Amino acid sequence: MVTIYDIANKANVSAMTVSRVINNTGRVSDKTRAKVKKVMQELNYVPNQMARSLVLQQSKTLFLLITDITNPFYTTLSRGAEDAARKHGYNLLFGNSDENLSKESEYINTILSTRVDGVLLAPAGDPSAAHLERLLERNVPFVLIDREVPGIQSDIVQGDSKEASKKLMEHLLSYGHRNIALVNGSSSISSARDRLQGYNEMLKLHDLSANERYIFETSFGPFKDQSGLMAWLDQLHPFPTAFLAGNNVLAMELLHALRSRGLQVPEDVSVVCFDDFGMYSDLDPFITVAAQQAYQFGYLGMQLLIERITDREEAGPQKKIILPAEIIVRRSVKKLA
Amino acid sequence: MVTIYDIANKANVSAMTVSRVINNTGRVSDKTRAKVKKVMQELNYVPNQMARSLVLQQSKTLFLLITDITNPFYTTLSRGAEDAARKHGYNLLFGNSDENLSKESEYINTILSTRVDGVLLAPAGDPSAAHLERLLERNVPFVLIDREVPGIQSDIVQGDSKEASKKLMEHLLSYGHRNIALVNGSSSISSARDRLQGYNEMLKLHDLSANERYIFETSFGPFKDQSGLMAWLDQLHPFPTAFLAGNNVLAMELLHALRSRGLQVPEDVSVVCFDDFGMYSDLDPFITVAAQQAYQFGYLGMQLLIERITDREEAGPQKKIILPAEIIVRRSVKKLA
DNA sequence: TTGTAAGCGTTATCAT
DNA sequence: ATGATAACGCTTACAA
Repeated sequence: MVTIYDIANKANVSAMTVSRVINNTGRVSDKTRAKVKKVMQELNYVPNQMARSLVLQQSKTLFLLITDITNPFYTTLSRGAEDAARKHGYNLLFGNSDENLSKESEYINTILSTRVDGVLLAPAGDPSAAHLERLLERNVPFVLIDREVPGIQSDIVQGDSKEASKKLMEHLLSYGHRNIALVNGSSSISSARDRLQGYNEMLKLHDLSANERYIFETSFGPFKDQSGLMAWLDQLHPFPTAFLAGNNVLAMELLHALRSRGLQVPEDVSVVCFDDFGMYSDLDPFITVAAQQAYQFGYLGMQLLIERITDREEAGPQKKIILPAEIIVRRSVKKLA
Repeated sequence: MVTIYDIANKANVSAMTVSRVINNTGRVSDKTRAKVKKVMQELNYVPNQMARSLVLQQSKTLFLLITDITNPFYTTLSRGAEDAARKHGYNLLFGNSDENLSKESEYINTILSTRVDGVLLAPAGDPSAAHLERLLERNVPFVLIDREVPGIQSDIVQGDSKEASKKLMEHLLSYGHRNIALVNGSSSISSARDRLQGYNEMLKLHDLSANERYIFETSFGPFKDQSGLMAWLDQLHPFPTAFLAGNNVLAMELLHALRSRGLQVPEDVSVVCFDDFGMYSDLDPFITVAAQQAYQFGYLGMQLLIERITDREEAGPQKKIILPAEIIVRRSVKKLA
């Protein structure tokens, strides 16, 4: 591997001069600069980022930890985060926790030992607090996306889940639905709780009794065949006329389960959900959704993170960005007589 | 930041002893070991991976460069790669080139300066050869996925694109279609060429003349509204009864364009494509596809890479894994009278 | 304008 | 079983 010293030798200068040329710092005569650059070219020199990070005490690398790489909400979010990071000259490491706390914990190890400058992450749930504490101890700046964690102070970019949930419910209710079931993510996740709350509040507002049986709680992802979901559907009576799914993955699992029971959407049963389907939004059936601004979650989150890192000293107050969702009415909801 | 010396001081041993404890190398008395471990706990010590990499001359980090993070083929592939990497104790860095050669080039810079131990990548196209040469110069092991690059020798995991293309065509032909158009990725990409070849060979086999006009070449992704595609469709006559799309993104773009022309699939026009839709496969319309083993592309590719790195000395012959695709017949193809 | 020396946090080598 | 020293490739501080 060619080092700064190889360049220095061949160019008959000191390593320091080479360093200066590389970083455009200090004064170097044009002649020397040209000579050094030429040698770097010849030897195909590429600086060793690790050596540099070691002395600089910063890696110019950020980490993005998402919970489901197969979910278009997160991949679109990733694009946003990537764009923002690169725009500011940071490299980006990705990790994928699969909504799994122990995988998340492993990634926290990686993050800590890898000495990244900061982390943008969607926590797997409330117990992630322990992982975040480890970041805090080490003074690793982080920004939360999509989910808050009780007991943890930090910048965060969130969706307005409760409000969106209410709108989705409003839509169903206005179409005459009264028996509405909820397929939701784990209640140890703040966004799931907010969605549940919106659901309950709208039921109450319409003087409908909340039926515990109508609520099914499972993982937000990744997608799998849900035998649990099937079993739950089997024991439902009266069978709901409509379902609200806590995210797009759950909507897919639900659709899958409904189909295997021979039920058509929207003819036999109506479905709405959180999150749009990325490029698949053009596929039938057009599900009515609360579309979140996935790209912005990533882009803005990354911006908050970079600000935090840049203005490290002036701690400043915690920032919270709440992104509204847009209800896109398509045709997965049937109007009841 | 607490270092190995902090531990050493507090435990009244040398840094070397701490290092031995951390890495379980050499001989350390149980008593000393226990003492050191206790101090590490107390001080919440996490080794500095960069310092370690610097001396070890290896980072235990691999890089995965894909071309479209919004494409489920690549995200599923990523899961496979991630699983394989972690299984062998490697960390994984992701990058996303967006099918864009200059973004790819930037990532090659990152890869080089970051001193990763190896790279698994889907090249953006034949011109990627220049980038791969840079890896070769530096002796950075790499494995190609999905696409080969003329002039570059390397291990590779590929799909059997030509064969799958023929099967897809066979399906269309057997349903009576004769006017079949192809929406394909750039011909500077080997897989696109293979798919075109399969298309042409089947036409020839059935004594159908290849109509240049029936072939539209564009980017494999990421998804966008395709005004070019629209324009192309507009000047097509006779209008094809069926379309073969070179991947799932193109299929979506095509569907989008067809829909805006008021055409239904399969009633008005038939569509088949490469790559399944991940969890969206359950959405209507069920497109008939050549499903590739995305997960295996990543998993096996990563295995090849790790083998290469491990047996670095015994160069061994280039390995080539060809994964067949499975035709999944759904209902996007109409039987013609 | 250029160079020398020390140090970033770790491990390999050689002593003891 | 444990420790001292040098080295990995680079940059900062200081000197010339």
